[in-house]
Amino acid sequence: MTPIDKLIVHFRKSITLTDDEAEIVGGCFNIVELKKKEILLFVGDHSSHMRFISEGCLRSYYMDREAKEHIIQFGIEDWWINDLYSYLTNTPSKQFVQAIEESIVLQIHKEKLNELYNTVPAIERFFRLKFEKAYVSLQERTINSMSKTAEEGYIEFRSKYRNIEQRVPQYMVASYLGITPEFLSKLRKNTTQ
Amino acid sequence: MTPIDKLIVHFRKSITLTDDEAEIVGGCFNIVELKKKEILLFVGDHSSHMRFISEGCLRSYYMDREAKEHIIQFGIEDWWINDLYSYLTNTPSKQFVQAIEESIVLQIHKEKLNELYNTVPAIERFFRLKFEKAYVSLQERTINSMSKTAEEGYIEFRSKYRNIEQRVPQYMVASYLGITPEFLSKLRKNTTQ
DNA sequence: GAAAAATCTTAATCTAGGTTAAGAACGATT
DNA sequence: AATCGTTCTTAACCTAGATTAAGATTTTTC
Repeated sequence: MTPIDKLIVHFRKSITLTDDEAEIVGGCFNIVELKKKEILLFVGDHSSHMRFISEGCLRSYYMDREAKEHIIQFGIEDWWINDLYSYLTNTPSKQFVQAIEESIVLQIHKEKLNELYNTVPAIERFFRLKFEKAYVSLQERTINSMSKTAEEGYIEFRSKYRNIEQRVPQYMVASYLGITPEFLSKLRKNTTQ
Repeated sequence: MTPIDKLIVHFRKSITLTDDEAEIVGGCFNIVELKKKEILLFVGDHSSHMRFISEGCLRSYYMDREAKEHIIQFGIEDWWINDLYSYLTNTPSKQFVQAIEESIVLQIHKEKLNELYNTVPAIERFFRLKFEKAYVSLQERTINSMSKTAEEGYIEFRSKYRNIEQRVPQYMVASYLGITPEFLSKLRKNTTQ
């Protein structure tokens, strides 16, 4: 199955596309191949694409004033990854998007996507639903970080993203949880076994 | 200007509606009047409406296991307020939505809104844009709470929501910022003057 | 307008998680 | 298989913000 085929299958999980529409849609995306550690989006760039992960594993993260990295999101096959904030507000990105493993990403330019909203209305529905889901999972994260202890957050992360936990280094999990690697290590001593 | 007129003006700030469409849209919303402290949405309810604040000030919040309140969002005239999570996932609400002042809210049932998406497509666009913005501001909050100290968060809150800060009690600001009222009080001694 | 309720402040003490530093374990590369 | 990178762990000490408790101030209610 080609990366484009995967994308169409992905779309068809939540919307209906005729074969003609699928062809149009598929033709709007470009393929990007990334080596491990390669950066797809730099801080300061305008994030003007929506990006679908066809293969591999990536992360988006920003650096605070003390140059510490904070991971916003991990993404694996069949997920979307981006600095949505930059994309939606047309401002320079404050995040990096980087491949953690060798990866294949499909991306569509914002202008092209806005045209697609008109030519293939189901795509507008897809992205409305997508932004709804993005909102939901971001809210879950926000509430967690407001009311859960680091240990509770870690336990939840493990049960929710066991597949990701096994693919990324521990210090990235710590960064995602908003704690130091040292403290995560301490937690694991109590939690594991 | 009636509450419905305000709503139409609000829609027309980001999308185009013919007068006929405006009439259809306006007819889909119900008016709810709330007294101070009255609760519009209870934990456990299904949040099956989108809610537009025509007048007043409300908050959405949840209670953690220790019965402490955490404010997710404030809302004033011309904003939308809801437990979006419950609305979007069709799960029982984990949040309360409560009037902080006497308020007027316009709400539309989810089923009716889904019909509207078909009869007045501009409305689907409006809500796609709305969810994008909701995502953006939630992400701003999440990043803030991950990387800013309480003091920095407070300073940002003041400059961004000065109008809200003046309408709600301080302990609610503390709850929104994720700190105790006592600590906010301490911060204010350093910050204010 | 007095009493009750709600909100805000101060101060002493406590704790979850951070910082620093050092070494151990694991992987890549030669 | 030795070297250099990267990742993980341990332990001593530190700090932002929580907790507890009490009183002060403001707002609401009768």
